Amino acid sequence: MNKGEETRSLIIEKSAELFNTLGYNGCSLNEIMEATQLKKGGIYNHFKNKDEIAMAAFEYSYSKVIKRFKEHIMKESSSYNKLLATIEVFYSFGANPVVKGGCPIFNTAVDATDSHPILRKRAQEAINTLLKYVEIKIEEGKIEGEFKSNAKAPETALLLVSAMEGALMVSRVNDSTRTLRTAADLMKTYLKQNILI
Amino acid sequence: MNKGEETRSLIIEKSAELFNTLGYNGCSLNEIMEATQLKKGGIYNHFKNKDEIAMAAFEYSYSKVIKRFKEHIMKESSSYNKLLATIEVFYSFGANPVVKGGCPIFNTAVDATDSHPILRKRAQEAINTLLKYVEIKIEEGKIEGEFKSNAKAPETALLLVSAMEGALMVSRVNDSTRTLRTAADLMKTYLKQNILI
DNA sequence: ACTAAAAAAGACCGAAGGGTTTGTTAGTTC
DNA sequence: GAACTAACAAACCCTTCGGTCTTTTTTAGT
Repeated sequence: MNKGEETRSLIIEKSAELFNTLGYNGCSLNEIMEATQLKKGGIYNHFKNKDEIAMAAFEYSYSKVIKRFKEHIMKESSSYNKLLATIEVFYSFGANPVVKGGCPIFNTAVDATDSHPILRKRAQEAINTLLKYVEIKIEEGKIEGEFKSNAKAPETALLLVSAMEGALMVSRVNDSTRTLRTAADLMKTYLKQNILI
Repeated sequence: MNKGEETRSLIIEKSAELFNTLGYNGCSLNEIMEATQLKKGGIYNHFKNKDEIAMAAFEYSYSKVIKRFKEHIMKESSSYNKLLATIEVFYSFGANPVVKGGCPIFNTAVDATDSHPILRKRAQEAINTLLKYVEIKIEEGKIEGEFKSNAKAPETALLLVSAMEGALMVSRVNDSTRTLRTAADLMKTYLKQNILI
């Protein structure tokens, strides 16, 4: 990795955190300059405008989120344990964030939905991919005979993701992982009682 | 209500919607000017700065949210039906928003948590009040003998609010109330199976 | 070590940001 | 309806915004 690529990465990493905490409009170029210790020329040598930085930052955050899910799910062999691991990954977004500021996917969705069409579209795709990802894990469990055959995969995936993301926001605003822990445990019980055979 | 109070209300109503859709930083004074058809002087005659507008707008949105909950819950006599009504109120935030842009409480929480301490504090209080409100409804049901005596009120309230708020965001980014409807129905089933006697 | 190319700095720009001040108009009160 | 006051418009202020351009410094290949 040469100097240019290194600097580009630095800009993306630093700005990903800023965008995730402050939002698109709340994060100015001056803040990115401050965080990267670069001047405007140094930054704009790698990106043609702020939008491009924001998009690259989102892709970076998104890939880290997906990576964490995959890593933790991979470790488990049963579908049930994979789902429990999924819940714990959501919990980890509060206790040990991928990028400071909670879940970048939902944050971007809230931030961009009514103000930034292209970013919104990416956040939308990301959320639906995440939902589909969990859904497939449930379907796999049904095929394996681990989960009830009448378990509703899309609905359960939606509940799991919604509840954990909602709880993550409650946790974040209260600056405590307590509620997030509670939600995680409740969802685990839910899965045990409702979809596990 | 004299002219001044009327204009003040107009500014609050219009800016409440702008803040809820665009966020604090995304909503500029120019946009408030445009929406109210007033010039800067006309606006700053009623508020000393943008922060004061944002705070007033939040109080306005918050009171409308609480009002809707109270109205719908009041109509029901049993605790169970009150909880079902609560879920439907969350659903209505997507289908027929109190203020355009989803739930102003959670939106403000996400928007302000890492960037606007005073607004964040109000959003925090609002979320916890909402949680407590639902929690009390569950406690009341236990006292009435309608709900299981071992039902966990704070935990259930958290799950209900988190799931519905999370689903509301999924719905909003997908511009469809479908997922919100699904979450509402799932939560109803959950309550029926887990806390209703 | 030399050089061409890449990277970064730094000065600069117009527009838009929030906020202030000063006139002028419209409402309210008696 | 006169007098007073509240409400609003308009012009203006400084700062910050995102973005451009030119110059200098680093880096990498030979």
